[in-house]
Amino acid sequence: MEPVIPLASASFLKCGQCSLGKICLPVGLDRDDMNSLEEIVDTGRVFQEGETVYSAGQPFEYIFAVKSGMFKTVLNDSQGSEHIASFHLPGELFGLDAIYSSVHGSSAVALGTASLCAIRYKDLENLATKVPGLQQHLFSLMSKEVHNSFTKLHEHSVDQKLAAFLVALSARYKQRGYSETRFHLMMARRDIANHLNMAPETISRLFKRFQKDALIEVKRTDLNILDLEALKELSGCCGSCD
Amino acid sequence: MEPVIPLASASFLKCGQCSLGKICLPVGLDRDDMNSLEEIVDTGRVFQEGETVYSAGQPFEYIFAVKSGMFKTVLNDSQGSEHIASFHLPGELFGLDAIYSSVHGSSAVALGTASLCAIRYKDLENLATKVPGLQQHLFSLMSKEVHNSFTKLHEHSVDQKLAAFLVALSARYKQRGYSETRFHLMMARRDIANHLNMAPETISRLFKRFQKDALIEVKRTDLNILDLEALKELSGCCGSCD
DNA sequence: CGAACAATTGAACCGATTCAAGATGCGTGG
DNA sequence: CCACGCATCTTGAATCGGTTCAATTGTTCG
Repeated sequence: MEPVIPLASASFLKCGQCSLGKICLPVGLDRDDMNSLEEIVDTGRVFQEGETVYSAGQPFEYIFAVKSGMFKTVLNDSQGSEHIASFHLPGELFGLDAIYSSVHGSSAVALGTASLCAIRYKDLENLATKVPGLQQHLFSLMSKEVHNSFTKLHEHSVDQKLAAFLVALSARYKQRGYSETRFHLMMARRDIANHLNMAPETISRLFKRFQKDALIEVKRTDLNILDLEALKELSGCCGSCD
Repeated sequence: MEPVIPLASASFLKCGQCSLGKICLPVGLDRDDMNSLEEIVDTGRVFQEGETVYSAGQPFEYIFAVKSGMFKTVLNDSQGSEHIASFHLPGELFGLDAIYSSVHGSSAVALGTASLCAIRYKDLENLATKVPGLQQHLFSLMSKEVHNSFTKLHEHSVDQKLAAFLVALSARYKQRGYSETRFHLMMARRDIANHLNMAPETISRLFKRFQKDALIEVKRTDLNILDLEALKELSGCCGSCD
């Protein structure tokens, strides 16, 4: 008898919208699986601007898949200053950085109205032993995250950092089926600056220059990439800038 | 009948010397497992200064565990400049950043004479489905790597970066049973500089200042940490600076 | 409409790099 | 064992990129 593979059938997860979607589809599923899945995946919690999903220091129990809107994960250092580790787009998973520890090292906060699925990590882990494809997929996801972090650590000038940030966002939107050249930035300038370790003023000046050079068009939070290739070039794309 | 758990018994891996050691010990093992393990773990390849383990672009097949000496993984960007993504100490695993892709995105090079174990990734993956503890352990390892990268991206001043680098090295040596205050840096100043995105001259000046402030003693490649707490403070240790 | 906040712009400043020597260590061969 | 030569490391002075500070404009919302 085949093991039950509940994750495959969640209404959200099965349709390929999230990072688990790819793996969920091929495994084969039926109606009966639905119920067991509902126990693992808690669909549909909605957050308002600034609401926290979890805070640093809280016990780690769930990982999260973004359904709509955007979330950010924030690190606090010993001096009390905050740093935005990453932004999370619809379909992406977050919270994986806490697996190694029993508590969260970062906090997750909604940028504007946003919703997510919560997945009990222990259940996901168990499931991954039964569904090899899921295990592979999770390894792959984390591996990619490690690789991305490595390339970010190499970035040098502010031009390069901002270009790489925009290129990466573009690629992520594209992967989820959105336009790769037109999207909303969602986050404030200050947040972008914080994330990239720059002054907000610098972001402003760079956006202006990028516009002058006909690389992009930005109006408030709307971004239109005019020359993606040039941006990639600027970012010094480390071989695989997907 | 219990599944065979070969990884548990490799002479190197089983003794807790490497990142897999922790997980290998508890799973329970016997003599018969030894043989199957030998097929997965290719023990004992020795490299000389500058020799490459793998290069960017080569197909990904193995992950590696350092037995002795030190290795570095190097990224090449589109302009042909190199960046050292990380250094790998005895007992540590590397190559996990290539899992998501079919080819290596980085190269691995020996710093001085060094040796390693090669582990066929596909085999490790298979094994992980049979040994839940191994799967957990791998998730945990990668999770920690993600988290570490996040904290590194936050570092601001050169003081902070170098302090954090030394503190991290100290912690890693400690974890492997070496002294946490006295160790060889192995790598050249230029390599440290490259890794931290700084000029070699800056490293020199910082070492001098750290010595003046009685934080460390450095003579060539020998490091003696005099005030680890102060260094941690300087690094702005993000909560868990183990 | 006005208050509060976010983004932009300009000018002064500072940290880190760069460039150019000089010192130190290290292996080689006399 | 010392002298030579190369490579690495150190040190100082000039420069540059990005930040900081301060003031202005723009945007959102009660």
